[in-house]
Amino acid sequence: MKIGKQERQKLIINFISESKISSQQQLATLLHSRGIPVTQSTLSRDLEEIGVAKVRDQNGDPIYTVSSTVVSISPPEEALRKVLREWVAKVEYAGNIVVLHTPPGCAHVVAAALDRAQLEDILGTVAGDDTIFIVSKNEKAAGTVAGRLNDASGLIVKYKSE
Amino acid sequence: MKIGKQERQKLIINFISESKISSQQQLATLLHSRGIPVTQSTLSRDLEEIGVAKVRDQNGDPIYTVSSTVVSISPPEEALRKVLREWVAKVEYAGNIVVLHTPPGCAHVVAAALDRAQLEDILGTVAGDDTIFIVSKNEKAAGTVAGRLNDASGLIVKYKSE
DNA sequence: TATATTGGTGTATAATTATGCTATGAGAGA
DNA sequence: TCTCTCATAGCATAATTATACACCAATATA
Repeated sequence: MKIGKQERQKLIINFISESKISSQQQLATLLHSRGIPVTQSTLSRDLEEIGVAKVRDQNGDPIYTVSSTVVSISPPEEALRKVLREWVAKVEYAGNIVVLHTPPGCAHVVAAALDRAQLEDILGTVAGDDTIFIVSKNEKAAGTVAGRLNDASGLIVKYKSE
Repeated sequence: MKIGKQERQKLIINFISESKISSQQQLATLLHSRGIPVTQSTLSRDLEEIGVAKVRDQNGDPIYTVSSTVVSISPPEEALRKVLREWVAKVEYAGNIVVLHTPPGCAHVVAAALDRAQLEDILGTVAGDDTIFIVSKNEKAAGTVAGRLNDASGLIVKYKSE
């Protein structure tokens, strides 16, 4: 049976959503077994056109998935990460207060991003010129927040105030 | 500055979520420019450990994304696709009724999956032994439903009753 | 101390995926 | 019919990613 590009791509989508496909070669074999001869080159192009992505399962092994099943993280959180990465120079905390240091004049930008992200454990923020106070409900929560912000900012230095 | 694996992977996550990284080589260059020498081999291992996936943007170009930002399609829809792919032999429609043909005794399984998926344009289903009637509100809707089911079933034959 | 053991990494290379080029076949128009 | 154009896909190969192996440093063990 001779089939066209459309039909082949439909079948590819079905195979990918049904079973764990982890390489184009594997997909080619599968299609061959259904009487549809196709080369890896063509599959590479098909997968690009369909928008297939290669993600990883729990074991870290790669499997294909159709891109319509992939969604992105919420914009505010992503924006926050970006801002933190760019502007945060230091993270410390003492008691229930986390203190962020930024370049001069940047504090309000960071604080605005923090407010928009509405992170739990953050009761509120106050921004100066190059410093932000983040109020948490207790020391434990402050530690959690500080840790998360430190991670997100990509800082390597320790954040605990000794 | 000497940094460990943990710190490096944190930076990798930040770079990936910040900018459009499309190859390990590109990532390696980026890290080098920050004074962190690392080979492509190590990055390959890091990306697996972090669970990074390679998805595609609107243009079909590949970009890395952290797996925590990837979620799967809803189970019922996926299950329906699976069932349709496996059991549906033919899709036709006439008037506002779509008729599915399945192997003997399989109709109820397919009908149940259809009901669970709660597709719009489907008012209800009736399953016999190897036949299912799907009632839509009019012929146009029936055509839409038939087309969608045909696609999902992976059938190559045309579904329109001439 | 001497000897394993383990985690992390680089090197070289295998495996996988993408692509430049070419060929073929289906329509369009002369 | 002849030629042109366009879409599709194969082949060969480039580009990218994964991995077998070996080495080193740190830690444990006798």
